[in-house]
Amino acid sequence: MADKPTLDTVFAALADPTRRQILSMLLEDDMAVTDVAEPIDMSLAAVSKHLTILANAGLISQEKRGRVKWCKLEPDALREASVWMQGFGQFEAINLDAFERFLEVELADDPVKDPIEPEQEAG
Amino acid sequence: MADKPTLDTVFAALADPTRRQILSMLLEDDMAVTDVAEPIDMSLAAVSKHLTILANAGLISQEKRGRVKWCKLEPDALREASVWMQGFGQFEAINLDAFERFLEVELADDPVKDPIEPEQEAG
DNA sequence: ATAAAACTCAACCAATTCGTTAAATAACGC
DNA sequence: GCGTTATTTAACGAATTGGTTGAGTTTTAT
Repeated sequence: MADKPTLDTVFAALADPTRRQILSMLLEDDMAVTDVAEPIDMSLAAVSKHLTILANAGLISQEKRGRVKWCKLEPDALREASVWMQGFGQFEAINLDAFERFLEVELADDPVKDPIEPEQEAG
Repeated sequence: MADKPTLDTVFAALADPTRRQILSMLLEDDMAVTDVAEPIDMSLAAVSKHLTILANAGLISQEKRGRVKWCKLEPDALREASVWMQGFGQFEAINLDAFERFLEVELADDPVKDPIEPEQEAG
């Protein structure tokens, strides 16, 4: 667990086609690393690295049972990024100033957090 | 125009905080390159490169009038990537929920920071 | 105990990214 | 034309990325 998920790491993770392919595969079911790697024309080590990147971005979780590491899609990180993006797509029609304030609040400290959760700032 | 917008280029463009900052700035209004660069602690050349990357991703357009190049937000590319993300499903409802709550708070007549109830078990 | 399976780690390489500064280009304004 | 403003291009460097192979480690099977 190197870094905690940020918009940086989430979008960077999504920028690679192999990693998006992996996410699509995991949409169907949880998979072992080896099974993820099987249809990908790349060394197992490379796929393992991609999975680590996806995990650091919070887009998947990995649970080791026995010698098998199971990979599971975690849509929460995607949701955060989606909120950010849909704002740009839809807000022009509504209120740009409001959306800017929204962004300031959401992105004030980069780590991905629940976008709904109110800031708990007892001052 | 180097390459045409792809999911690769869009997500890669979004992965940089400076570029997201630029997009936020362009929400307010179209801007000249120099004006985009002004609040960014970085050389003009670097900002110019960021704008090129955003343009190649289709996230902004640039129109040169005289010696000034105007930068304009293009939400369509974002929408396309957003559609891809929605393919991952479940988060969409929650996303819209977050959006709704945001609208309630931000666009209320009196934008008081109401403590939002600690919800949300999507079940 | 030994071998195989399921990974990860380390070392390496090529290509790309993100920034710099300095020079080049293009359009004003006089 | 000459200097200034607006912006890109070129050359460079440090850091990161995305892949490789080969050697671990841990768990399972015989």
